[in-house]
Amino acid sequence: MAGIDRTLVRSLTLFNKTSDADLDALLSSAASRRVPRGEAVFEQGAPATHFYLLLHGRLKVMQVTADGQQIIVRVVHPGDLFGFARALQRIDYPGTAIAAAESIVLVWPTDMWAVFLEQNPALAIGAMQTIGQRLEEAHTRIREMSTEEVERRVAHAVLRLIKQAGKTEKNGIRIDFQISRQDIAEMTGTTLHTVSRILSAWEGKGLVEGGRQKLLVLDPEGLSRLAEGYRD
Amino acid sequence: MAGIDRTLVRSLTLFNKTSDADLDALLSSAASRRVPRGEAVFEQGAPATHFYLLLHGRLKVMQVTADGQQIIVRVVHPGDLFGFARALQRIDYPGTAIAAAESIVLVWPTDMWAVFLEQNPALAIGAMQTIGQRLEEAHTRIREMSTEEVERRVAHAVLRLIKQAGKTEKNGIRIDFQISRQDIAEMTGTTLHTVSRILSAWEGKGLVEGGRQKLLVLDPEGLSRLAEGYRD
DNA sequence: CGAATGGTTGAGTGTCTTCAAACAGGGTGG
DNA sequence: CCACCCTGTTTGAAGACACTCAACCATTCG
Repeated sequence: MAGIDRTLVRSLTLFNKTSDADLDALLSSAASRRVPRGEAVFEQGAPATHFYLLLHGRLKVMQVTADGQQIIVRVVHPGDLFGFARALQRIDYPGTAIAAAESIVLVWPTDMWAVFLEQNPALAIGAMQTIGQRLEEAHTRIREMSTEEVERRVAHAVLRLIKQAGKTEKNGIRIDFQISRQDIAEMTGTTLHTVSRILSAWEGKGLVEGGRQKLLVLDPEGLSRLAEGYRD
Repeated sequence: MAGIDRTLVRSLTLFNKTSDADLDALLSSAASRRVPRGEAVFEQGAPATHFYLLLHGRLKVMQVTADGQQIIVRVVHPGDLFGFARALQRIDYPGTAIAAAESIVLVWPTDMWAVFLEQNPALAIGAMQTIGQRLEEAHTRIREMSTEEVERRVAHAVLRLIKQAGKTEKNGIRIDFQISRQDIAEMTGTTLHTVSRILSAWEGKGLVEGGRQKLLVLDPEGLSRLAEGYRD
């Protein structure tokens, strides 16, 4: 499909070993799609017909349990591959990907996955590193949920967010997409009430500045100390 | 290295698309190593010089947090790849792999990883599926830790164990390696005390039969119901 | 301007952890 | 072969952390 910005894609670490020719081949079979805020790219349980690359914006991947509880499995940042369910012999998507901000994604049919990897071993290694990192993030999260109490988990989650989606402002670092207390709760395995209380307390200490679906971190250092378990 | 059982390796799903010639090449650069119960294959933080395949036995991969708390990241079963830290540009092992039973592992130098994948795209896809499955398991565990209370998490963990390491006996299904309450606690993010109480209660209901580092599941059905959240 | 969504805060409660003590079994050395 | 020790397990009691329930407030959007 025409009109895809090659220089933007070129700059992604995933493709830093891919030749220009190979990259053109990849892009030629991709489509790009604009996703408005709040809309789903794909839904949990739907057949995995495509896989995706986020070019611009921000997505939340959510899962709903049998009894209706929601959790956020991960946040997708620009440059991330996502929705590659078929890469592991799944026929459906294990979660729902929702745009937390207006987003642009590249789309390929799932059949292309195996083709690309076989034709392009460097990409296979890159993709594997990507998945491997994701695995390690998941283990980190498991460790945190096993050993840390809620306040530290929330601190870690917020630190991760400003690292991956932080925009420096005059007073501190802003999370550059709309995120609710409910979202943070679903990322840390707690309730929005507890998150609200924690953020209020932090605001009182001058660590952060809240707002409706907004969060500005004033003192990342202090938050780090909290995350590492220093009592007060 | 001579003396590695090719038919055993051949039967692993990981290699079901690998040609005999390629498989021989792989095995020719591997060494096999016997690991007695309680001994570590590699230690957390040590340079990732090798990657491994478990042929026989059972391993626990553990992580220790900064403040000394332990968790079990996963259990390694025969046929599983493990310790492939370098596959994701890590230079050290993120955890410690300890033999929960006398084990036999195949060992390769990490340099071989990239070589194998580039020479053998089918293997790359197989390896990626392996890692992908692991990622999904991790997400499942995160979901359970976020939304389920301890008893259900323990039930899920035990069900997973009998599925992956269950040996049918006359009265039920036995977990076929030594596992302590502490281990189960570290797999589910709770304390050995709570696990002990839960297992005692289950024993009272005739669901399981305990013992020192032993566990026999008498009623998998009943356990499943518990895991799915049916109150009593 | 009103409805809807998101956020705050209080009170009460329950699950699980922590602290503590005692017990069981398996292996080892005398 | 038995006593002892070490490790793993059981169980009780107290307390804390975070959840649930509930009510109210604030902000945004149609």
